[in-house]
Amino acid sequence: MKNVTIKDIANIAGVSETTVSLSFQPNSRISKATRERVLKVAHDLRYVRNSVAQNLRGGRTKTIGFIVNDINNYIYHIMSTVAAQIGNQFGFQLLYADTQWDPSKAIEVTKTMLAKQVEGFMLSLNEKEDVSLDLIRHANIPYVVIDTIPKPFDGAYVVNDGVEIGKIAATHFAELGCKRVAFFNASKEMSLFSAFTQQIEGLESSLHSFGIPFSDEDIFYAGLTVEEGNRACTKLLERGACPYDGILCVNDYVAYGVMQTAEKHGIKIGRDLALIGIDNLEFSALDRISLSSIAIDYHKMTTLAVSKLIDSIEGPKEMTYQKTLAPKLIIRESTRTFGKGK
Amino acid sequence: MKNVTIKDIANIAGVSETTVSLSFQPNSRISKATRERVLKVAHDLRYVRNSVAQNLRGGRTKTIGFIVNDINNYIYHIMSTVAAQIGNQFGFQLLYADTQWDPSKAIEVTKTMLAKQVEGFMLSLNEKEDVSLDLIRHANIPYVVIDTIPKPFDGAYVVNDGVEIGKIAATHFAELGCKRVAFFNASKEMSLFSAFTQQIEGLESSLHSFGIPFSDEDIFYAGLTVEEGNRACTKLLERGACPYDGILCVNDYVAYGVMQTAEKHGIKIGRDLALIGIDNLEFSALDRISLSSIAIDYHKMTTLAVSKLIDSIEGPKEMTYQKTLAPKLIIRESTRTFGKGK
DNA sequence: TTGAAAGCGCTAACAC
DNA sequence: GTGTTAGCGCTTTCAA
Repeated sequence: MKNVTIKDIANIAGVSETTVSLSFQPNSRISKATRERVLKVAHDLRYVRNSVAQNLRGGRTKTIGFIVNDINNYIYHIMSTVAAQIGNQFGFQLLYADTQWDPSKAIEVTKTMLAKQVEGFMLSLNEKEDVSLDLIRHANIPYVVIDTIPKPFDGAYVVNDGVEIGKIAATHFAELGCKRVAFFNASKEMSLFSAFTQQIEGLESSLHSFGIPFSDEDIFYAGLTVEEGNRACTKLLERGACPYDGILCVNDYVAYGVMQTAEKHGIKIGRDLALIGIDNLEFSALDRISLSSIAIDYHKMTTLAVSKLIDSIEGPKEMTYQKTLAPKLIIRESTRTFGKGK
Repeated sequence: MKNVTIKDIANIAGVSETTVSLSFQPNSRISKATRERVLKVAHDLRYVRNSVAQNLRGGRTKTIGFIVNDINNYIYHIMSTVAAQIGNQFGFQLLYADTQWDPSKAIEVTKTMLAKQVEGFMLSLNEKEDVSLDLIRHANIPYVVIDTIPKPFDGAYVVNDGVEIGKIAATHFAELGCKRVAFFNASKEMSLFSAFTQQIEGLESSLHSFGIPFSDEDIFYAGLTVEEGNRACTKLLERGACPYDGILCVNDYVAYGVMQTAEKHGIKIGRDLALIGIDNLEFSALDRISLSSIAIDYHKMTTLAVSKLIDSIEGPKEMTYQKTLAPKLIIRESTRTFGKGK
């Protein structure tokens, strides 16, 4: 069954295609009578506009591409839903893709999106993906990088302050009186991602300023999931008694895993071990979990990124927005009672 | 800066547009020399194919529309990521939209997707949305309904057995020796969603068969979030001592809320109250939560739906696949120890 | 092995 | 207020 087109409507209504087209546009010429007749025919035929043709003709797609490393991560779920909601308010659709941390996949999806004529990009990629950025820059399409950025970067971004995250954690550990601190990192392959290196940078320098030792030996490669947190912690504890009384985890999932495994080994979180996560997922607030976590406002981050991007698409402005959001420590039972009432 | 087109390449390479176009198609005529020359020019110009034009001409978009009620729900996150992954394997892109449980919004997004020439639909909508289905059927595009369906329904679907969920829960409550059972439902507005009514149907009939009373009074309208679970439970407990020793919640989030609030009121989960969730989120498996839950295999559900849909799009087959998946009870501490060692 | 021409469905400039 | 014409970028006959 062929699609109903503007031509079919024109034939039946006895007008030209132009008249039909214009009838769909609110404030165009076209007498009331004609418009009503056309609209009636269109409705009877259950006509739906072919926006592929419309886009080709008009040169606009009202589409934004959103590329992330790993769509499975819960924070990208937050980002994508927020982006979709804000985007829709301005009539934009979002196209998602993830790269699975693979640069060649990143290039591929970037090309696909460019081919689909997206009008803007939101990117959360790692450092190795300059090629994607080059493609986008060459196409002269506005883009904004979110969540994390390569060190020297002159494009638009909305990110959180990774170094500050490390500092906040270090300061909290110091105040609690921790003697030895570990960092449970992402997997070795993805640990070059600047978000992670920045956190380590802040943690290390700040711990040192408090006289607490910290070196590469205190970094453990876990991953980004509960299961990986479990495994990394098991590996550590199998070596003997836990030498650490403070652990910062790369995200809350990993912290849940550490919490679980540590408790299986008789270590009481909040008394024997001060545990801090990053991201402040809603589950961390549950009384039974009560994980101290460093909150990143992904909602605000995404809102800012999308709205500035749309400004730039719609307006004549260059996309130059740069914003670094401040992380915030949320103290809960996993650290609050540390050192008290042993 | 204008986009590079096939024409630009043709001019520079000194060939026709046809030759350029064919050069991009693997097994076409075109001599090796010509093709290489064209490809070189294309690369130098960083040409990217305009797939809007390609789609218009070729009539294919390789796109699937995915419409759900509420994209914020974690299960839709699972479904969308799985759908995207499987789809991509077959070269399909996914377009997402949510309706916020609003039928008029559903019609709107359906039209937008039809306009974008999607080649298939995956839908998780409520009963009121016949209009969306009508539009899709009229356009003669294959579709599959997932997660839940209107009672009499002759289209393709992959769903879980809602009635069975209620029965499984009832049976478990009966075996535990529960005397009085409640159901924490979604909000009143969305409670017509057949997934929920089916669960109640199964729960009620099965409880009755075990001689356990259950009526409309035992249904509490909560919602789908932890916070709403908290609120509904608080409301119940403020009326006096909890009359229930078994509670089934519409999903795990709500169960987390009930767990939390009940414990604040001194009710010990697993001893005083048998608590069951639905969905079996990964967090329910954490030792600290250990929530018994009825698992729905969303991964399998989505995989089946997408792959059958793509079969139907690519092949000449009608889309008629119908599958009901069996839910499965996962027993954890929130029920395992009930009635023992008070 | 290559090119010319037509057309996918729509909109906008221009004429009437 | 309405119609004619051209063309967005691409692919596919058909002819050379």
